[in-house]
Amino acid sequence: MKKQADNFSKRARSQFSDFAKKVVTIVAKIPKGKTMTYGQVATKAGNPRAARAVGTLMSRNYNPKIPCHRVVRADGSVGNYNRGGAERKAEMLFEEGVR
DNA sequence: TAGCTGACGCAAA
DNA sequence: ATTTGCGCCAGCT
Repeated sequence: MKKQADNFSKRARSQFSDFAKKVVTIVAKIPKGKTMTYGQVATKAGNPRAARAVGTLMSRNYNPKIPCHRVVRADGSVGNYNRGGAERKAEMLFEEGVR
C-alpha cells in the first residue's frame, strides 16, 4: 500500500538508485557455493516485489563485484544470464556444489 | 516527459 | 505436475 513511496524519495536524491547499491552489496555477500533468489535479494534490497528490478539492474548495469551466476530464481531454476548463457551459469553453479 | 522492455514472482487454470 | 496470465519495480529509449 504505497509504502514504496518512502524509498522513492531516497532514490531521487542519488544519481544511482540506492536499490542498485544494495543489490550489489547483497549479491557480493553471497558465499561461494551458494545461491540466492532474486526475490531474496530484492527483499534485502528493500523491496520484496522488486525481483524484476534486480534482474534488470544486473542485465543493464553489470557490476564486477556481482557474481550474478550465483543468483537464481525462486523456483530453483538458474534463471537467465547475460545474452542467454544460462547453461553456462548452471554449470558454474554445479561445480560450486549448487544443484 | 512518457512509454516499453526485461536476467522475476506468484496465482490461477 | 505443468502451463498461462497478471503484477511488480527499475532502467533505458
